[in-house]
Amino acid sequence: MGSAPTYIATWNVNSVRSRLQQVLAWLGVNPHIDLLCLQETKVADDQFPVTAFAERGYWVYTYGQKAYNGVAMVSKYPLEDVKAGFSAVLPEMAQLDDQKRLLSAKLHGVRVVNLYVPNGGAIASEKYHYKLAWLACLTQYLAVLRQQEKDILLCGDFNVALTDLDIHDPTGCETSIMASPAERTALERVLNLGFVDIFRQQNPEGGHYSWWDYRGGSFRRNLGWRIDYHFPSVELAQRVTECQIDVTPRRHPQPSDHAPVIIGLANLRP
DNA sequence: ATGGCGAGAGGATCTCGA
Repeated sequence: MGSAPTYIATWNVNSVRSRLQQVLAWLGVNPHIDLLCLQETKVADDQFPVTAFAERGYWVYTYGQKAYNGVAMVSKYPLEDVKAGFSAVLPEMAQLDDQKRLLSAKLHGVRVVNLYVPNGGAIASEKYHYKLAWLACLTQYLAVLRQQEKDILLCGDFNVALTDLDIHDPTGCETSIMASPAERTALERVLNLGFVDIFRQQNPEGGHYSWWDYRGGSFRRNLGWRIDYHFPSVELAQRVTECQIDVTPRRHPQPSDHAPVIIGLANLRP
């Protein structure tokens, strides 16, 4: 009876131009992916390789800048109600849009929020405080969206390992960037608005990661962190058919240091 | 305590990421 699930992926590609052939190849072997949310595109919008995707039938939505940051959405279908940056919802937060890290749009009735949370540098540094302020602003942003829409998918590179299970070796991680208590609390406040860590719900055991340092053979030894997530709203979580990390591209030569994460959503509006 | 690897900018060797 029901139509096929809608498949949405999130992938920090660490430069879309450097990774272009790998991203196209991955879409080629994963033709079921309806929407791919990209982070760290590292390119201004007028330099984004739109044609390469358009030639393959995808619509492309970009929100980027030169050299740093940048997010984009690559979709089989036209997206609706595209909102770029915090200021589309919170005009008073326009200063946090200097760094292009947030792009949201609707597909098949679902509001997809694609984000790239700041790295944070060192604990207590200026960048660290920027990260916490950014996450606090995200909480405000989502509180507004939550009043407007029930079916929201929050996805991207969050640069926070929610629990010790998300780190290959959590020893001393409370003083480490991406795992400090303040970062975890800031992300928990987001989830407490009514979002679900669906991958962890389906995989209560550790050992599953989405990022591995380029250095020291981390991937070969599976010394990773899980920092890339799909967080469906509690209402949408009922319709999740699967959530998987695809480590295949991380094995390729010159890979991104992140792996894509895929979610399936059943019974969406066509 | 530090660097380790990789990308971008710019044209040698920085900054940044996580």
